[in-house]
Amino acid sequence: MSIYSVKGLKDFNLDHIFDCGQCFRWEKQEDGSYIGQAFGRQVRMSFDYENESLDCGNLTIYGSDRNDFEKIWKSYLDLDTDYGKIKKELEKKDKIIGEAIKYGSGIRILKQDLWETIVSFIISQNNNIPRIKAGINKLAEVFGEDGNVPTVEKLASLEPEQLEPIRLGYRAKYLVQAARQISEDGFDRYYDSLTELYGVGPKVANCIALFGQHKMNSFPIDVWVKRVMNRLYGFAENDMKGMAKFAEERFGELGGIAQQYLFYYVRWSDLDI
DNA sequence: TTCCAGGTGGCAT
DNA sequence: ATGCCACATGGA
Repeated sequence: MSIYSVKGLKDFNLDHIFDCGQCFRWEKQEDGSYIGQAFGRQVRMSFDYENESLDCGNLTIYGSDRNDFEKIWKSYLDLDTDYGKIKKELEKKDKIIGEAIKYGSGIRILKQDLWETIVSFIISQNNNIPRIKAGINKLAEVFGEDGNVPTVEKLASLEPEQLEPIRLGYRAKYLVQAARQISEDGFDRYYDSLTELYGVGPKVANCIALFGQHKMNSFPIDVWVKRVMNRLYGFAENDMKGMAKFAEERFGELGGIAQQYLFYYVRWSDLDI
Protein backbone atom coordinates (compact mmCIF):
# COMPACT_ATOMS: atom_id res chain seq x y z
CA MET A 1 0.00 0.00 0.00
CA SER A 2 1.29 3.44 -0.86
CA ILE A 3 2.07 6.06 1.76
CA TYR A 4 2.55 9.76 1.24
CA SER A 5 3.79 12.29 3.80
CA VAL A 6 3.74 16.06 3.96
CA LYS A 7 6.09 17.73 6.39
CA GLY A 8 5.90 21.10 8.08
CA LEU A 9 2.15 21.72 7.86
CA LYS A 10 0.93 24.70 9.83
CA ASP A 11 -2.61 25.54 10.94
CA PHE A 12 -3.63 21.91 10.58
CA ASN A 13 -5.37 19.51 12.96
CA LEU A 14 -7.40 16.48 11.92
CA ASP A 15 -9.80 16.69 14.88
CA HIS A 16 -10.53 20.31 14.07
CA ILE A 17 -10.98 19.61 10.37
CA PHE A 18 -13.18 16.56 10.66
CA ASP A 19 -15.21 17.63 13.72
CA CYS A 20 -16.24 21.12 12.71
CA GLY A 21 -19.39 19.85 11.03
CA GLN A 22 -18.37 20.25 7.43
CA CYS A 23 -18.13 16.56 6.54
CA PHE A 24 -19.63 13.28 7.65
CA ARG A 25 -17.48 10.57 6.17
CA TRP A 26 -14.36 10.51 8.35
CA GLU A 27 -14.16 8.24 11.37
CA LYS A 28 -11.63 8.62 14.12
CA GLN A 29 -9.61 5.51 14.92
CA GLU A 30 -8.24 4.46 18.28
CA ASP A 31 -4.79 5.72 17.39
CA GLY A 32 -6.12 9.17 16.58
CA SER A 33 -5.93 8.79 12.82
CA TYR A 34 -8.96 9.13 10.56
CA ILE A 35 -10.29 6.79 7.91
CA GLY A 36 -12.53 8.24 5.27
CA GLN A 37 -13.20 8.72 1.60
CA ALA A 38 -13.57 11.37 -1.01
CA PHE A 39 -13.61 11.35 -4.80
CA GLY A 40 -13.69 7.57 -4.86
CA ARG A 41 -10.57 7.05 -2.79
CA GLN A 42 -10.39 5.68 0.72
CA VAL A 43 -7.39 6.56 2.88
CA ARG A 44 -6.20 6.83 6.45
CA MET A 45 -4.71 10.11 7.60
CA SER A 46 -2.56 10.62 10.66
CA PHE A 47 -0.95 13.79 11.87
CA ASP A 48 1.88 14.31 14.33
CA TYR A 49 3.13 17.59 15.67
CA GLU A 50 6.81 18.27 15.20
CA ASN A 51 7.44 19.98 18.49
CA GLU A 52 5.95 21.05 21.81
CA SER A 53 4.55 24.31 20.58
CA LEU A 54 2.09 22.35 18.43
CA ASP A 55 2.14 24.84 15.59
CA CYS A 56 3.57 22.61 12.91
CA GLY A 57 3.46 18.93 12.05
CA ASN A 58 3.56 16.08 9.57
CA LEU A 59 0.62 14.55 7.76
CA THR A 60 0.80 10.95 6.58
CA ILE A 61 -1.75 9.59 4.17
CA TYR A 62 -1.94 5.78 3.99
CA GLY A 63 -3.40 4.63 0.71
CA SER A 64 -2.27 7.60 -1.34
CA ASP A 65 0.67 7.92 -3.67
CA ARG A 66 2.22 11.17 -4.78
CA ASN A 67 -0.07 11.36 -7.77
CA ASP A 68 -3.28 11.00 -5.73
CA PHE A 69 -1.99 13.53 -3.28
CA GLU A 70 -1.32 16.11 -5.96
CA LYS A 71 -4.54 15.33 -7.78
CA ILE A 72 -6.95 14.89 -4.87
CA TRP A 73 -5.84 15.38 -1.29
CA LYS A 74 -3.80 18.54 -1.61
CA SER A 75 -6.79 20.40 -2.94
CA TYR A 76 -9.35 18.56 -0.77
CA LEU A 77 -7.47 19.61 2.38
CA ASP A 78 -7.10 23.15 1.03
CA LEU A 79 -3.36 23.04 1.61
CA ASP A 80 -2.64 25.92 -0.76
CA THR A 81 -4.54 28.39 1.40
CA ASP A 82 -2.65 30.33 4.07
CA TYR A 83 -4.84 29.93 7.14
CA GLY A 84 -2.28 31.73 9.30
CA LYS A 85 -2.99 34.85 7.34
CA ILE A 86 -6.75 34.32 7.51
CA LYS A 87 -6.62 33.79 11.27
CA LYS A 88 -4.55 36.91 11.78
CA GLU A 89 -7.08 38.86 9.80
CA LEU A 90 -10.08 37.43 11.67
CA GLU A 91 -8.52 37.81 15.13
CA LYS A 92 -8.57 41.54 14.65
CA LYS A 93 -12.36 41.56 14.40
CA ASP A 94 -13.20 40.84 18.02
CA LYS A 95 -12.24 38.91 21.11
CA ILE A 96 -14.89 36.22 20.73
CA ILE A 97 -13.73 35.05 17.33
CA GLY A 98 -10.19 35.27 18.68
CA GLU A 99 -11.01 32.74 21.38
CA ALA A 100 -12.79 30.51 18.87
CA ILE A 101 -9.75 30.58 16.59
CA LYS A 102 -7.49 29.63 19.46
CA TYR A 103 -9.72 26.65 20.21
CA GLY A 104 -10.03 25.38 16.63
CA SER A 105 -6.72 26.61 15.31
CA GLY A 106 -6.27 23.75 12.85
CA ILE A 107 -9.57 24.03 11.00
CA ARG A 108 -9.52 24.01 7.21
CA ILE A 109 -12.46 24.23 4.87
CA LEU A 110 -12.40 21.07 2.82
CA LYS A 111 -13.01 21.33 -0.90
CA GLN A 112 -15.64 18.65 -1.16
CA ASP A 113 -17.43 17.25 -4.16
CA LEU A 114 -20.44 19.43 -4.95
CA TRP A 115 -22.95 16.65 -5.47
CA GLU A 116 -21.88 14.76 -2.35
CA THR A 117 -22.22 18.00 -0.42
CA ILE A 118 -25.73 18.56 -1.72
CA VAL A 119 -26.74 15.03 -0.77
CA SER A 120 -25.06 15.25 2.63
CA PHE A 121 -26.66 18.49 3.70
CA ILE A 122 -30.13 17.61 2.46
CA ILE A 123 -29.83 14.57 4.71
CA SER A 124 -28.48 16.70 7.55
CA GLN A 125 -31.61 18.80 8.05
CA ASN A 126 -33.43 18.33 11.34
CA ASN A 127 -31.19 15.35 11.98
CA ASN A 128 -28.31 14.47 14.31
CA ILE A 129 -24.74 13.78 13.35
CA PRO A 130 -24.56 10.01 14.02
CA ARG A 131 -27.71 9.48 11.96
CA ILE A 132 -26.46 11.76 9.19
CA LYS A 133 -23.24 9.77 8.97
CA ALA A 134 -25.09 6.46 8.99
CA GLY A 135 -27.49 7.65 6.30
CA ILE A 136 -24.79 8.86 3.93
CA ASN A 137 -22.72 5.73 4.40
CA LYS A 138 -25.66 3.44 3.84
CA LEU A 139 -26.73 5.40 0.78
CA ALA A 140 -23.23 5.04 -0.67
CA GLU A 141 -23.08 1.38 0.26
CA VAL A 142 -26.43 0.39 -1.21
CA PHE A 143 -26.79 2.66 -4.24
CA GLY A 144 -23.30 4.10 -4.86
CA GLU A 145 -20.11 2.89 -6.45
CA ASP A 146 -16.52 3.00 -5.20
CA GLY A 147 -17.67 4.31 -1.84
CA ASN A 148 -19.21 7.40 -3.40
CA VAL A 149 -22.78 8.50 -2.85
CA PRO A 150 -24.98 7.51 -5.79
CA THR A 151 -24.62 9.71 -8.86
CA VAL A 152 -27.18 12.31 -9.86
CA GLU A 153 -28.49 10.00 -12.58
CA LYS A 154 -28.72 7.01 -10.29
CA LEU A 155 -30.64 8.89 -7.62
CA ALA A 156 -32.86 10.58 -10.20
CA SER A 157 -33.81 7.16 -11.53
CA LEU A 158 -35.04 5.90 -8.17
CA GLU A 159 -38.42 6.30 -6.53
CA PRO A 160 -38.36 7.70 -2.99
CA GLU A 161 -39.89 4.44 -1.75
CA GLN A 162 -36.82 2.56 -2.93
CA LEU A 163 -34.76 4.56 -0.45
CA GLU A 164 -36.89 3.38 2.45
CA PRO A 165 -34.25 0.86 3.67
CA ILE A 166 -31.78 3.75 4.06
CA ARG A 167 -34.05 5.23 6.74
CA LEU A 168 -33.71 8.83 5.63
CA GLY A 169 -37.32 9.57 6.50
CA TYR A 170 -39.02 12.38 4.64
CA ARG A 171 -35.65 13.56 3.27
CA ALA A 172 -35.67 10.72 0.72
CA LYS A 173 -38.16 12.55 -1.49
CA TYR A 174 -36.08 15.74 -1.30
CA LEU A 175 -33.03 13.82 -2.46
CA VAL A 176 -34.75 12.19 -5.41
CA GLN A 177 -36.46 15.38 -6.51
CA ALA A 178 -33.25 17.44 -6.25
CA ALA A 179 -31.42 14.79 -8.26
CA ARG A 180 -34.11 14.95 -10.94
CA GLN A 181 -33.87 18.73 -11.12
CA ILE A 182 -30.10 18.63 -11.56
CA SER A 183 -30.35 15.72 -13.97
CA GLU A 184 -32.82 17.74 -16.01
CA ASP A 185 -31.26 21.20 -15.87
CA GLY A 186 -27.61 20.63 -15.02
CA PHE A 187 -25.60 21.92 -12.05
CA ASP A 188 -24.96 25.32 -13.57
CA ARG A 189 -28.64 26.14 -13.55
CA TYR A 190 -28.57 26.04 -9.75
CA TYR A 191 -25.09 27.35 -9.10
CA ASP A 192 -26.27 30.63 -7.65
CA SER A 193 -29.80 29.61 -6.77
CA LEU A 194 -29.43 26.47 -4.69
CA THR A 195 -32.65 27.08 -2.76
CA GLU A 196 -34.60 26.31 -5.93
CA LEU A 197 -33.63 22.69 -5.34
CA TYR A 198 -36.40 20.83 -3.53
CA GLY A 199 -35.42 20.29 0.10
CA VAL A 200 -32.76 22.99 0.04
CA GLY A 201 -33.54 26.03 2.18
CA PRO A 202 -31.29 28.89 3.26
CA LYS A 203 -29.28 26.94 5.81
CA VAL A 204 -28.54 23.94 3.62
CA ALA A 205 -27.82 26.22 0.66
CA ASN A 206 -25.22 28.08 2.69
CA CYS A 207 -23.57 24.82 3.70
CA ILE A 208 -23.46 23.66 0.09
CA ALA A 209 -22.02 27.00 -1.01
CA LEU A 210 -19.34 26.92 1.66
CA PHE A 211 -18.36 23.26 1.60
CA GLY A 212 -19.20 22.26 -1.97
CA GLN A 213 -18.49 25.48 -3.85
CA HIS A 214 -15.89 26.95 -1.54
CA LYS A 215 -17.72 30.24 -1.34
CA MET A 216 -15.90 31.50 1.70
CA ASN A 217 -18.31 34.32 2.43
CA SER A 218 -21.33 32.10 3.08
CA PHE A 219 -22.31 31.88 6.72
CA PRO A 220 -24.63 28.95 7.53
CA ILE A 221 -26.76 29.64 10.59
CA ASP A 222 -27.72 26.47 12.42
CA VAL A 223 -28.74 25.81 16.00
CA TRP A 224 -25.14 26.02 17.21
CA VAL A 225 -24.33 29.24 15.44
CA LYS A 226 -27.63 30.67 16.67
CA ARG A 227 -26.48 29.77 20.15
CA VAL A 228 -23.17 31.57 19.72
CA MET A 229 -24.80 34.61 18.19
CA ASN A 230 -27.35 34.68 20.98
CA ARG A 231 -25.17 34.05 24.02
CA LEU A 232 -21.89 35.62 22.92
CA TYR A 233 -22.92 38.33 20.48
CA GLY A 234 -26.22 39.23 22.11
CA PHE A 235 -28.67 38.61 19.27
CA ALA A 236 -32.24 37.54 19.87
CA GLU A 237 -32.62 33.76 19.56
CA ASN A 238 -34.35 33.86 16.19
CA ASP A 239 -32.99 37.02 14.64
CA MET A 240 -31.49 35.24 11.65
CA LYS A 241 -31.54 38.35 9.50
CA GLY A 242 -29.66 40.32 12.09
CA MET A 243 -27.13 37.53 12.50
CA ALA A 244 -26.57 37.20 8.77
CA LYS A 245 -26.16 40.92 8.32
CA PHE A 246 -23.75 41.10 11.24
CA ALA A 247 -21.65 38.23 9.87
CA GLU A 248 -21.44 39.89 6.50
CA GLU A 249 -20.39 43.20 7.96
CA ARG A 250 -17.95 41.85 10.49
CA PHE A 251 -16.38 38.87 8.74
CA GLY A 252 -17.07 39.70 5.10
CA GLU A 253 -15.32 37.36 2.69
CA LEU A 254 -14.08 35.26 5.61
CA GLY A 255 -17.57 34.61 7.01
CA GLY A 256 -17.53 30.93 6.24
CA ILE A 257 -14.28 30.30 8.03
CA ALA A 258 -15.41 32.42 10.95
CA GLN A 259 -18.54 30.30 11.11
CA GLN A 260 -16.47 27.12 11.30
CA TYR A 261 -14.34 28.43 14.16
CA LEU A 262 -17.46 29.54 16.02
CA PHE A 263 -19.25 26.26 15.38
CA TYR A 264 -16.32 24.19 16.60
CA TYR A 265 -15.88 26.42 19.63
CA VAL A 266 -19.47 26.27 20.82
CA ARG A 267 -19.92 22.64 19.84
CA TRP A 268 -16.90 21.15 21.58
CA SER A 269 -15.36 23.53 24.13
CA ASP A 270 -16.55 23.41 27.72
CA LEU A 271 -17.79 26.92 27.27
CA ASP A 272 -21.02 26.79 29.29
CA ILE A 273 -23.65 28.30 27.05
C1' DT B 1 -44.00 9.95 26.76
C1' DT B 2 -41.88 13.78 25.07
C1' DC B 3 -38.10 16.17 23.23
C1' DC B 4 -34.44 16.82 20.12
C1' DA B 5 -31.24 16.59 16.03
C1' DG B 6 -26.43 21.36 11.42
C1' DG B 7 -34.54 22.76 8.51
C1' DT B 8 -37.79 22.95 4.85
C1' DG B 9 -42.24 22.96 2.25
C1' DG B 10 -46.88 24.26 2.41
C1' DC B 11 -50.27 27.05 3.79
C1' DA B 12 -52.57 30.81 6.30
C1' DT B 13 -52.13 35.60 7.57
C1' DA C 1 -42.85 38.98 3.73
C1' DT C 2 -43.77 36.47 8.15
C1' DG C 3 -45.60 32.71 11.41
C1' DC C 4 -47.02 28.09 12.22
C1' DC C 5 -46.71 23.22 11.79
C1' DA C 6 -46.16 18.58 9.81
C1' DC C 7 -42.65 15.88 8.44
C1' DA C 8 -39.48 10.34 9.42
C1' DT C 9 -36.44 8.42 12.44
C1' DG C 10 -34.14 6.83 16.57
C1' DG C 11 -31.80 7.93 20.83
C1' DA C 12 -31.96 10.23 25.41
